[in-house]
Amino acid sequence: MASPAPTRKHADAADNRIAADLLGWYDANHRELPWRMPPRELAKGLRPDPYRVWLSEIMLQQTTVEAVKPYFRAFLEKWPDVSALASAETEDVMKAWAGLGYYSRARNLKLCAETVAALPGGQFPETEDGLRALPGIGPYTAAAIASIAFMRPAAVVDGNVERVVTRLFSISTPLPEAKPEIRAHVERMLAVARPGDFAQAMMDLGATICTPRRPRCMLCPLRADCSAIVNGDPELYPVKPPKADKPMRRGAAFVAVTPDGSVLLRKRLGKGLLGGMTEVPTTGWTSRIDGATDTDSAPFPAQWRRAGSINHVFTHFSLDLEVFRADVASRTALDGHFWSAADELNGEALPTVMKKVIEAAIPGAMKRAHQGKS
DNA sequence: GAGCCGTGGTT
DNA sequence: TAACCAAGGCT
Repeated sequence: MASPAPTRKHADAADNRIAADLLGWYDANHRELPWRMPPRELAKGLRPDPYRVWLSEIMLQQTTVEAVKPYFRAFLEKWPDVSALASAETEDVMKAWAGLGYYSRARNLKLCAETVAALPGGQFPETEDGLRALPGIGPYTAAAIASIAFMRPAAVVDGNVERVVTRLFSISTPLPEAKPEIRAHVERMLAVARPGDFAQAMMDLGATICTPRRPRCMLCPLRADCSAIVNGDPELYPVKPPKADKPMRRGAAFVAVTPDGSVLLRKRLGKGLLGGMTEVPTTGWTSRIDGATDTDSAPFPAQWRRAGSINHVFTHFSLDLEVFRADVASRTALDGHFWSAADELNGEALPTVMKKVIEAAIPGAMKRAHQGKS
């Protein structure tokens, strides 16, 4: 499948003006980000490291800049290039990703690194199509890497660009139906000479000025060309269909603790929810909690005592877990499970929901483990 | 196309 | 507070 042609189409005076105004604003107001090569460095002929661009783009999928920063630094420290990441243990990658969410990204990150490292030359492909063929790289990420790392005039369309463009042109067509129209506008405005900066400028504008709510239109470099400002309320765009409400799921979690603070854990298999991550033993997450029979489904018979409850909101459901704790004498072997020492807990591939569970059963456990490591 | 897939910040 | 939503991709 060929990507849309990376050529600039039918640009008129307004398109040229928008691109120029946007780049001028970016030169003076761009954010300094750990993975970004600023315009002043690009002007000296320096070029961004494609590995860092790729790593940051994967991490930034549906994830805020502030959440990504510490993970980006940690990954770069552990695995400074694609070859190092390709050689890493998948389990170590999952541990390093723990807490960032959307864990299929971490699995695909490792797969992608292995694929790239095995290519002749061991470097990232430089075209949208070549990038798009790699695991975890879709239309947006392929365009972003092609433009930012390889100076290709690709149409980068993410949530920021959708918001900026629908406001600029008062596009009332709801998403995702409006996507082709949005892409057409971006292809016209594209600054061919500085494709990477154009893409990042659109995203910076969307993140800092053209925000989802209460946009700072008075500070916007494009306000003179913005149709939504003239026609009405920029906040009305983009138009999106209503979201389905989240159902509630319930279950029980079982935290077994030894006198020295070791905790019984197990691995989640497959590619589904939290696939490849570590968890405390739990019941299924649709089962009813039924009073005295709660602990029938515990991993082993013991004096399970209720230690509290936690709630966690996933993308498409909300979860209430009753947390039970049993204090046991020793680290008894249990098939399919393993024990993690108190000072190792924070290094495990525990998703946030499981850190909440452990914290509920052993107040301060995750914090102590963290301090013990540092 | 639509459902699945985390988490934390903002309003 | 509940809703919204962030540099999306996969099936």
